[in-house]
Amino acid sequence: MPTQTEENYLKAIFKLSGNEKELVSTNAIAEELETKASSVSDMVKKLSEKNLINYVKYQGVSLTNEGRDLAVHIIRKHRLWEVFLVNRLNFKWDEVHDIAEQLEHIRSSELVNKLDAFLCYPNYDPHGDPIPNAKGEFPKTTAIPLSEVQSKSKVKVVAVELDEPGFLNYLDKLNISIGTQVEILEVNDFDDSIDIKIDDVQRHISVEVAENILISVL
Amino acid sequence: MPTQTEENYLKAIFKLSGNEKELVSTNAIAEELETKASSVSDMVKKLSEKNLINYVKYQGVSLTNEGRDLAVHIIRKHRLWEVFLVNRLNFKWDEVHDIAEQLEHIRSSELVNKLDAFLCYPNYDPHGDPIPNAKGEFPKTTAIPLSEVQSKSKVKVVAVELDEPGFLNYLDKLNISIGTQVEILEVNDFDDSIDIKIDDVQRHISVEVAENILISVL
DNA sequence: TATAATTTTTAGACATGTCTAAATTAATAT
DNA sequence: ATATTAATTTAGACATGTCTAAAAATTATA
Ligand SMILES: [Mn+2]
Ligand SMILES: [Mn+2]
Ligand SMILES: [Mn+2]
Ligand SMILES: [Mn+2]
Repeated sequence: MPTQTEENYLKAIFKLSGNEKELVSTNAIAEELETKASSVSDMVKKLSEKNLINYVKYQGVSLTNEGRDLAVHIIRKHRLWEVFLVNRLNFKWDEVHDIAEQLEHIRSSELVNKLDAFLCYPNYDPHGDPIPNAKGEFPKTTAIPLSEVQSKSKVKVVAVELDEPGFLNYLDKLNISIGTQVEILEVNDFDDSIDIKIDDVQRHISVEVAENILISVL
Repeated sequence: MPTQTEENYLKAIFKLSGNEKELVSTNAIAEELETKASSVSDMVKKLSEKNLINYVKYQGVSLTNEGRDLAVHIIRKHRLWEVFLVNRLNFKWDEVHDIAEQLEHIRSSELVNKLDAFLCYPNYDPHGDPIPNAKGEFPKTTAIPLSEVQSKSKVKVVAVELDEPGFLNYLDKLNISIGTQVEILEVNDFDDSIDIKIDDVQRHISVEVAENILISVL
């Protein structure tokens, strides 16, 4: 059984290794977990001894199948609890991440699966992130960042890449939520900012915001 | 903020000090938490420095108002989660204690209160134990152990004193649950065992079982 | 009241996870 | 290729919570 700390390391490595399963650097993990590189070095050694990651000194780390599976199941719990908090307890989408960070470490496979059933097997969490099933399989998604969209198209917001309250509050202010239809009016070459229209209201968003909004083209 | 370990100590001390707020001994705490007396000595010193307990060396400990309040709120969370697990997720009453031991340490007063509302402000948990409200006040109960009942009376089970699966399973086998009506037929002086009748079926229970069943006389 | 038994505390050690500072290795620039 | 810079690891320390073994205080017994 990994400790809570170990689980957080596995989750961070999963997040940082992306779809192409790149090697993850010590520094990247340290930044993600807001800890020091020396602490990461220590932990990485331990996870490697437990066969949860592959680790070659100075080369970075990658998850083993077992490590990946653990990480995915923690993410599953995190996202299911977020659904519970928003859909059943009426939390707002910007209030649930920190609570889910705690709940994701509760150990009971019975509990996860019953929670999943209670929530009617949701495929996406309140931020549009895919929820792996009990086998650890993610529902397929084809979303791309809003920052990569060509000019003059109509798109639909399907997910956000950040769970931070500051960002989510800002989206609320812009009237952007999961499912919102957005018309791209113009991409400004100078700073990659975008002019958009939502419900006939024209708005302007920076590239930093656009990068963290995932959409599908309509 | 107390750590999870500190919370468990406070909860143990609350449980052991009973209604009359007796002083709790080091050994009693050690036994309750399945740890060693020397560890308790260390922790008790720390909790005392944080003003969560009153501690005089060799004399035992008692909770301060602040310590009591913390303990009560952990118990509140424990019991609310147990209600959630049984009433919403369809767990059986003998399956929820260990999961609630984990969930009780989740930190978010918003969460507790929303959960309370979601569950419609229950007064008792699945084992009949009273659930303190947000102010830390317990609903009044006048239950007494079945072992203290006089012969030839009709009583109703209102709570159980043990959360252990073994005990709860045994009660299931006896067809005893919260609300069950029991007729006391005879108390056997020799071993304090009791002959009872439930739904016209006669049964025999030991004093160990009777001590852990709380009833109110009808 | 003196002695024995029990309870509690202290001393010293260990495991986990963190840190700073120093050493080592790898990457970059001249 | 060598020097500089950056990334990573190691060494040594600290905090938390645990343990065993020994010392001290309390309680029970004679
Ligand atoms: Mn989240
Ligand atoms: Mn999310
Ligand atoms: Mn319980
Ligand atoms: Mn209970």
